Amino acid sequence: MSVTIKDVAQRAGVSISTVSRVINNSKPVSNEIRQRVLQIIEETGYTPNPVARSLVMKKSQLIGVIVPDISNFFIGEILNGIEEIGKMYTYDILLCNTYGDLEQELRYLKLLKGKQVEGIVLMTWDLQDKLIDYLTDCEVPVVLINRNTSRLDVPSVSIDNFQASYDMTTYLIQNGHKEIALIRNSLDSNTFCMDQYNGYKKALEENGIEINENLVQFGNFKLDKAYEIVKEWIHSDKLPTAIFATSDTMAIGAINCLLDHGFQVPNDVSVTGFHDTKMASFYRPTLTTIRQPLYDMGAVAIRMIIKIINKMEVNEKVVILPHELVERKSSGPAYL
Amino acid sequence: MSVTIKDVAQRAGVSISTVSRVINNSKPVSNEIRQRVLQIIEETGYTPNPVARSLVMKKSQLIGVIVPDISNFFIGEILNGIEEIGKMYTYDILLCNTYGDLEQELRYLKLLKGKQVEGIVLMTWDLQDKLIDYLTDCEVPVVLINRNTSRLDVPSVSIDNFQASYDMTTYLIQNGHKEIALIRNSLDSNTFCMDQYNGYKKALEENGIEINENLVQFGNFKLDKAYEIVKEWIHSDKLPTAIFATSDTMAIGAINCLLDHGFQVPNDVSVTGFHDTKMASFYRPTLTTIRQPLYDMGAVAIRMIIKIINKMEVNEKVVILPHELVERKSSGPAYL
DNA sequence: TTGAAAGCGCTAACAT
DNA sequence: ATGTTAGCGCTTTCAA
Repeated sequence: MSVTIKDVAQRAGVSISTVSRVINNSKPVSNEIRQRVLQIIEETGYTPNPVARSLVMKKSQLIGVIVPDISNFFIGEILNGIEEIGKMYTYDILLCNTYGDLEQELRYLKLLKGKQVEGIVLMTWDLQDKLIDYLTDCEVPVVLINRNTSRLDVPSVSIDNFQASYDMTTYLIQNGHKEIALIRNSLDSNTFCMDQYNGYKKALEENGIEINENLVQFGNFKLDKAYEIVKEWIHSDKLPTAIFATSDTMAIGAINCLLDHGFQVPNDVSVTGFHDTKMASFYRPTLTTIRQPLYDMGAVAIRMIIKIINKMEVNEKVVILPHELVERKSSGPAYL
Repeated sequence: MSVTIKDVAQRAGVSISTVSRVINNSKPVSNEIRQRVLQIIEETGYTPNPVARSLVMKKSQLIGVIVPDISNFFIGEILNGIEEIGKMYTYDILLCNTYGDLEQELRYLKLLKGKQVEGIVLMTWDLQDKLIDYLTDCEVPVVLINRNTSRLDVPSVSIDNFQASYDMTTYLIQNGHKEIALIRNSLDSNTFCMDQYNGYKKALEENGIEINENLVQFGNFKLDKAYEIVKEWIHSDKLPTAIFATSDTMAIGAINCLLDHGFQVPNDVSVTGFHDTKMASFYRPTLTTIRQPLYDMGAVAIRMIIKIINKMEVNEKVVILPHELVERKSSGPAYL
């Protein structure tokens, strides 16, 4: 049996409320008594039971984090930010992995509420309508990372995906590319994927390049899928001079396929990614990509949730963090 | 205010004990009443408050997981296993990131105990004595992943690092290599790093190859460190024909350095890794490495903790999972 | 089969 | 400044 507030009170010859006061510094306690209590606490190694505390205060000091894949490079770095800043404010992280499955997401959302978490940070590949419906009347505050939707007044943190995509496409155009493929993700209009597509489109339009829908494919964040897409282009002899994949993993899939088929990157084809995960600099050729402040995204999200929990003022509910085009070795001038 | 057991009891016209009985199936309840209660629960959307339950049952259904780096490829995959199997047994994961810092590890160990977790899964780069001391009289059950020590009777799950290292070294020898470098990690004799070194040594000895201590360096799991080590060999003209790095990340660091200096892999130098993270097959050349069943290691560890928590019999406290040498494109015959 | 009541460890009125 | 007491929402004896 571990030692309780009662034991401490008894041994110190005071009431439990006094002990409570000294551990919480909630009300004045005479110095003499405070010292005695502190001493006993020290001696016994007493630590307050947070479960009991949660029960009465209705505060669990727990924040739920729902992610689609812990082992994803991109997500891992965000989690670092969430975890570190959370701990800094004495919140703990309850981690849930959904594999991107909507049913799981819904299940965990309920489960976390049941667990009395005070807030939830939600990441999902695909912000589906059913999820939005649920979020709409969810009493627990939720912050989305890298998703937002006009359908919903939920706080979120992300980068300007439209602009980033526009920047990357423009960069490729400036390098002389005219056939620029896009390997994008979900069709889901609630997410940034659409923004990315629109940024791509705008850059092409501004430069008088017509969109070739055959060069716009859905990769679903998967390396293998991107590989297959490129293979298909190669086999049908429709290989573009540049491929812009909206994740580093897909970009690597694309490059691997090109390499395996005897093409050179960037000499034959330029390939660019998105995210700037560690992979982007580990891999050879190093990847030209869009740097997202991953750690910061996690940090900002959790900070926002904590502010909301504590009813502090939140200046902007939709936070846009800066991005940056990082030019490395996987892209270059178009072969003319 | 959310609905409590009291509300349900009232609306069903029964006592709270009866409600408790139906939700827990703990004692017989007449069918009629059971139905009525179930109905009310359905109507009200009542879910039991796990915090209150924890308080009386002294079971939090929480398992603490302490890791040195969430965003590490290796760890992410293990976490997937921990999370999924944990959830399967209705346990939740409280995640703590230490950046490998001993003080943090100690801090979190205490914090988790305070949070009433029922068990802890601990991963650390370096199993230091101070940590072992602490674990020795820690009332909460702990399972180590990929570490164990004779100093301590703590359950653990890992692979046979000695054998794996022996296998890899032998493989390289069989490919005609005689100058085989080892990029290893900590000196810490409590961890597998020593086993790896010993496996390497034994393979060399068995084949009558003398150890060249200059070719045994400490990389500390870091890509950059491995890069520097190889650079040093190149500059001092002591490049071996094979490099065995005890992590994929370090192997990639080594290859990157070789590539950057105009060497070919595996034509000039063979490089092999350890872990078989996703990186190993993403990267080009694909890495010859030791496959560890990462997901399974997490799964087994959490299963073990749950068994211990529930006082079930645990057959073996030190679980050794099978490994496998995966031959890919980063290694080949020695240049003769 | 059901209900009343005690108590898990704590906080926060309220009373002194 | 300190103590008494009533809960927080639940499980679990004990009695009926």
